[in-house]
Amino acid sequence: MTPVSKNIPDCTIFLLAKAYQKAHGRFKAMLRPYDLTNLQHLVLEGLWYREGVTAADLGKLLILDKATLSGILDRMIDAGWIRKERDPGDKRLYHLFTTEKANIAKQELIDLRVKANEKLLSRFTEEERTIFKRLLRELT
Amino acid sequence: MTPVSKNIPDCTIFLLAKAYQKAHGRFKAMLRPYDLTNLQHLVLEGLWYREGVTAADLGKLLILDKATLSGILDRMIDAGWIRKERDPGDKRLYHLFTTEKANIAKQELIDLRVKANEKLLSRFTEEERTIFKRLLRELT
DNA sequence: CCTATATGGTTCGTATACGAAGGTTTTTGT
DNA sequence: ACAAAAACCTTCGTATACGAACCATATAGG
Repeated sequence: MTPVSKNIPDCTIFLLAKAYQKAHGRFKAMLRPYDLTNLQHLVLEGLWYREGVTAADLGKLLILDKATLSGILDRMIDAGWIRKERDPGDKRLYHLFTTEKANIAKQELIDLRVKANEKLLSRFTEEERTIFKRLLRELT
Repeated sequence: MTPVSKNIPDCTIFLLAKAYQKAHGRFKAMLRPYDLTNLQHLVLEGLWYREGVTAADLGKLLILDKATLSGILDRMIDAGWIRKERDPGDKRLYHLFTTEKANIAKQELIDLRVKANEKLLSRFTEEERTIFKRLLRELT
């Protein structure tokens, strides 16, 4: 990948965008064999962490716009990764669950994410990793 | 904005995505009065830095897919921010230039980017800023 | 010269993003 | 109890992203 030019004015937003772009692209390539997009993978991890969560709560957990999430969930239902269940008490909301198809691939998909993170940080020292993650957290 | 949950597995890719999402969203809001998107602003800065660059070279400079850039340039031409000129020698390529409309707002738009960066890093110490930018550069 | 290949750019298809508007259902304030 | 407000979700419109296919033009190798 083209390195960020040193001639470009010192713009952290740009660096952040490009670092994200690269990390995203790499993980995307790793996910291709599974027919999952990055966001779809994230949704699965969210559901494994909180099975039965509502769409609104999942959006809060993953910091995703509800409009964005709506389309992602539709495609994941079509592809057989997840299913929706209407709440018996409050008819406004849906609960989300992973399917058997997703659960079979669970450990593999989690390992893949771990591996992608390791590769991303592979050139950092242990101390740099800690600092980097702390600073990223402070930005959110 | 919702803070990144501490309960989510330690995923740097996710943190990076959310930090980017937040920085992007904030700058987007700052640009709204100018009817410019983040990418359109970036293209203007690229052209001020390299007036007359070709679309392909601009894509390399800004690390943007040519397919993505194509649509952005079209919309910017329609909005009167930039113009295209066919290369007299090589008829495959176009050279890009900013318009008077863009140049009038130039200093204001650059200041806006500087301000957005300052705000983004406002909670970091000088040392943290340096480290953060260095680490981001190493990822690209 | 002339064809195989490479390069520049557009178009298409699919998937984010997200503001805004709309429909349904629930909660709130009086 | 009831109108107003809030919460949940979908839909729409616009703007990225980017792989892939495509067209036009250039360049290279024989």
